[in-house]
Amino acid sequence: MDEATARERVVSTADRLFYTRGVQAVGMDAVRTESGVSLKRIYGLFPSKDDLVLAVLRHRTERWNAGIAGALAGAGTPRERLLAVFDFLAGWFREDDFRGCAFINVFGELGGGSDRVAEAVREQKASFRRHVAELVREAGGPDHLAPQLVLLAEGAQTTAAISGDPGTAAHARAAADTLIRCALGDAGDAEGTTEA
Amino acid sequence: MDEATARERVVSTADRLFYTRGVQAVGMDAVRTESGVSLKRIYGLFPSKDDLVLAVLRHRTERWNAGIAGALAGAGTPRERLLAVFDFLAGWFREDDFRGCAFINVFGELGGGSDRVAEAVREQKASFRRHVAELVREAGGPDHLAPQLVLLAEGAQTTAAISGDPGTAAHARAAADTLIRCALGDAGDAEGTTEA
DNA sequence: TACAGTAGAGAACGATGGTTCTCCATGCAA
DNA sequence: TTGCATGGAGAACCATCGTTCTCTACTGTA
Repeated sequence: MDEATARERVVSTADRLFYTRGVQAVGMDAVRTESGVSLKRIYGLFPSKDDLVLAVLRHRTERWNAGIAGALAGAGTPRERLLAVFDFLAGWFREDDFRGCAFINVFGELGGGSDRVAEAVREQKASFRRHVAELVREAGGPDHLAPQLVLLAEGAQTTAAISGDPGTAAHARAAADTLIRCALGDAGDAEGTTEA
Repeated sequence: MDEATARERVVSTADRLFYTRGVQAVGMDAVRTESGVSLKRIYGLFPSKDDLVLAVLRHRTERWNAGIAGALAGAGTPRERLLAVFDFLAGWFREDDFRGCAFINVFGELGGGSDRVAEAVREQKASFRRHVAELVREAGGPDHLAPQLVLLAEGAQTTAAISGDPGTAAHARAAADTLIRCALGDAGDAEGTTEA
């Protein structure tokens, strides 16, 4: 088997298992069994479980970025692009295996014990904050709007995970719409969104 | 040692250790050593580690409820009482050992493996939602406002934990203020809060 | 066929976990 | 003093974990 293939199989298997059951609840043996890659090879590719966790987080970051990019691609105006973030969340929350934000979960589980993991999570969240700030600038919104929208997105992820209610995304979207309308100072023409 | 005293010592010790390092990273031996209560006695009080975790969550719920009640006690108008929730968060985020919401952390770590823990976390979050809904009703706000404010509070907790920035609470408060003013339909007289 | 090198299966190893058990000191009733 | 119940300290037990090692099968080459 190709090295790149083996790497990809291990990472995507570990991603699924870690996300579903938690990192510490999944042994390397389970990763081997489900990926079909031998322990020897896994440890050749990743020096330790911690490194595998970091690789999984990188993998998640790429999928997250691609998902967001895809959601934004269909949106026209800057304001629609901001709201598209919440539509993306809505679709994600409805997936069968949705179990909250992997970064938040991993941070809660390992953040106190592994500086590298904590740093990776921090960087992913900071990157999302920068992205939203950029979207806000494009929409002509004030600087304080971006962190507020980010809080809604983060809160929606944990609340949807714990309550199991995908409708959480709609609450977040409605709140975001209100904040955006207030910040942009107009009454909000577009696309039939009122409070829900 | 009194049974109630032993129980209290074990729970508060486990609470501190679990919160700081994560549940699975703390052995029962550490709980014994730091609480000064023997393993035999601990297992007499709590049949398993899972039961201890549940007791810790109950303990956290009581402290959370007391903290919120204390914060609300100093607030006058219903609108101030809503915003007082975010002032309470601000104080909490500034504590040295703040590491996010214990319920969210535990849910991420054990929610997939222990139904009882998942249920306890769900119940705590549902209880908070009901409380905020009650405050919104007292303020004369519409039903949809409460879940929006809850999302801000939840998002603030995870964001403050990961970023380490206590100022997160101010963003949440400002957003909440905006949502409240929009929902109540007036321009917002009170207590010098503008966007931040 | 003989050989070298690679990789997989899975045993082995040392550490640690949750839980239970043994043994001993203490205090109190008779 | 004797006997007995209580509870503490910590060893013991069994499972599991992350990691490494051994042995074997296989591949390609001369």
